[in-house]
Parts: sequence; C-alpha cells; structure tokens
Amino acid sequence: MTTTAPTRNRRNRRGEILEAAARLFAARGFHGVSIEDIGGAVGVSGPALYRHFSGKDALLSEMLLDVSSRLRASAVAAVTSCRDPQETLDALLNVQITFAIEQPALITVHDRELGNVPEPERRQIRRLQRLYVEEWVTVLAELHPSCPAARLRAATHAVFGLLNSTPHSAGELPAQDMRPLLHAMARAAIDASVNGH
Amino acid sequence: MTTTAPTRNRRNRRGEILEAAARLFAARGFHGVSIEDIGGAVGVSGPALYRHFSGKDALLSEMLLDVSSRLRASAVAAVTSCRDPQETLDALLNVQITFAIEQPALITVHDRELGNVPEPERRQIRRLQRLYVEEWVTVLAELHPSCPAARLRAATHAVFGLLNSTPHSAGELPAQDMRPLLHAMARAAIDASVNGH
DNA sequence: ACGAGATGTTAGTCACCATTAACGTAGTCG
DNA sequence: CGACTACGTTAATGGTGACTAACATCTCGT
Repeated sequence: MTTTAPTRNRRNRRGEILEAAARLFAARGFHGVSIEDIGGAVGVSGPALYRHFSGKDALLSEMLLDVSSRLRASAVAAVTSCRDPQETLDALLNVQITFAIEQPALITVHDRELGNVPEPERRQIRRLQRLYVEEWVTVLAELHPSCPAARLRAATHAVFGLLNSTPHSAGELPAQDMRPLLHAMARAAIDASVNGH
Repeated sequence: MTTTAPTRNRRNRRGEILEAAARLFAARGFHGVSIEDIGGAVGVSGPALYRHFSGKDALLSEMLLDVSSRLRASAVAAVTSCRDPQETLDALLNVQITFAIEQPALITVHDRELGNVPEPERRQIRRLQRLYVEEWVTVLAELHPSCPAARLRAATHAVFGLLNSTPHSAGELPAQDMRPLLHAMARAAIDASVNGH
C-alpha cells in the first residue's frame, strides 16, 4: 500500500499545485480562480498553499517564469544542435508543437496572464519571451535574408497562434495525427509568408 | 456646435460601454475588470451601467452574442453569394481577417471568456460558434471530399488561431501589409492540411 | 409650466477572497 | 525522549467589488 509513500507524499506538493493552478487559470483566468479552489484541486484546503508559495502572484510568476525559461532553453538547444537552418526550423517547430500538445494549459496561461505578474519578474518573463521569438526570427532571416524583420516577426506570431490552437481543438484529433498536421500547416504558412521576398 | 448633439449624447451610451468593456476585458480578463473601471472608461462612474445593462454578466453575454451572430451572418452571406468553393473560401478568409484586424479586442474576448457567460445564453453562443465553424468545414469538405471531417475541423481551428494572432503582433506591421500576409499564410496552411487526402 | 422617463450620482450592503494568526501533528535527528 | 521542521487546519481581518437604494437633473410631449 504505502510503497512509495514517503517520497510521494512529501515530494511534489509544489508541483501538484503548479499543475492544478495552471489548469484552473487556463480555464477560468487568474482572477476567476481562488486560493481555495487551487487548494481544493490538490486535496488540501485554502491557506495550505502559503506553506509552498508566498502568495497567489508568486505562484503565477513561478509558473510563467518556468514556462518561458523552458521554451527558450529548448529553442537554444535546437539552434545549437543543428547545422542547417532548415533543420533548425524543423526543430523549433517540434519544440513548440510538443509544448502545445503536452502542456496546453501552460501555453494558454503563458500568453494570457502576463499582465497579472508583478513588476520585477514581469520584466524577466517578457525578456525570455522576446528572446524566444528572436530565435525564430533569426533562423527565418537566415533562410530568407531579403524579407523584412517586421514581416518575419508577424509571421512568427501567426505561427504561434496556429500551433497554440490545440486547446481549442481539444478532442478533435488524436495527438498522433495532430502533430504532423500542425507541422505541415506551420511549414506551409511560413513558406507562404516569405513568398516574393 | 451642437450639430448632432441630441442624437450623439443620448444614443450610443450602450455602444460606448460595450466597446470600452471589450477593450478592458481583452486586456485584463473579465474578472480583472470592475464595473467602476468600465464606467470610468466612458466618463460615467460605476453603477450608471445598470441603467443600460442588468449586470456585468449580461454585458458580457450581449457582447459575445453579438460577435458570434455577426461572424456567423457574415459567413452565411459569404457562402450564399459565391458559386465556386474556392471563391467561398477566400470570402470566409476575408471575413475572419477583417474581423481580426478591425476588432481585435472583440475577437480576443470571444475566444477567452465564454466560460464566464451564464448558462442560458452560453448555450446559444456555443451554438453560433459551432455553426460558424461548420460553414468553414463544409466548404473545405467540398474542396477535399476525401479528407476526414475531424481533420478539417482541427485545421479550421488552427487557421483561426493563426488569423486571431493579430492582437499579439500588435504594432509589428501596418494593417495594409498584415491583411495579405495573413491571407497567404492561411491559404497555404489550409492547402497543406489536406495534402495526401 | 408639469409630470414622466431616461440617465446619473452618492452612500450603503453583502459576499467573496487573499492573506495572516494561532494552533495541531508527524516524522527526523540529537 | 524531546525539539525542530515540514505541512495542515480552522478562525479572524481587511479590502475589493457587484449590486441596490435614495435622491437629482434634463428633456420632452402635452
């Protein structure tokens, strides 16, 4: 019964909370979720959260900081491990697709709730997001040097919108089919965005 | 001086309120905006809103009902006024692009805040949204009869994500360039989504 | 001019919610 | 054995916010 009890019980309360909070924030928005709700979702009640986080804001900050760091880190890894820009672009697509499919709640919160993060860490998250976008723009610029950067940036945001649509098409298609579909659509959209440049 | 005064002053308070509320809801989320905030944004203060709407929920309901009705109506118009499915698809793309570029706040609220609409009208909004999606799926199915409907639906949602990215790439590109860019990307993405079917 | 309706205003009221206080209960380690 | 730490619990507390009440004002149609 109590096989992994000591480790299971102690470890991961923090993680469980972050996960439950992400799901709730994605569904009802930061202000639509109470501390009590989050506690309830992991089986403890209310103020127990303050044993793990200094407050609701801090919880959100940590969540977004974690997401944007991981995205950026994956992008950097993709860029440094590929020779060919084409190959790099594929790798970047896979990073974003994996994230969008495996962590839809986090992706949703990531692009909706930045405004609720208090100032010190807000700046840092924005910085990471900007750097992430720039990884994409740099690769695209290598592939299409004559295309203006503003256009590449707009195209990049559009592709993010496309890929992050997964939460909306929730149960429509199995992940196994969704992945190549998104990849193909995004590739085609990117190619079209630089046509004539 | 008082040319259009009587009409201007009296009429449109309602409209002004809906517009201001849309902007605020898009920026900070339904629960992040107070009645006082909305009133302040149109120069009246707080409870004056209850002269125009029965409550905050009703305000949101009306806003989303209006958006989804307009979208669906435009889609129906596009479908009935075109012979060729290709032409119809172009018209649908233009509908969504126009909306996304001209009413970014409404589009944002439209796909984030449905969860905060109370039950009776929630169902109706969902219905309109579903019908709108089905207009797209129907047209796509005519163009690619062998492609499974689930795949077309997922592709449609992905295209919406792409087109609705405008609020994110806010000032990047002038609307004049944004429009053809989005059109080209969406077209290409759609074509890619049915490749091999 | 007068009463009605439409539109605002300010001062409650009541609920909800983030956060803190004060108080247990285990396990751990000396 | 103790204390120390990690984690929870149930009561405040204080602020905010939706909504209501009571009280103007302005514009009309008559």
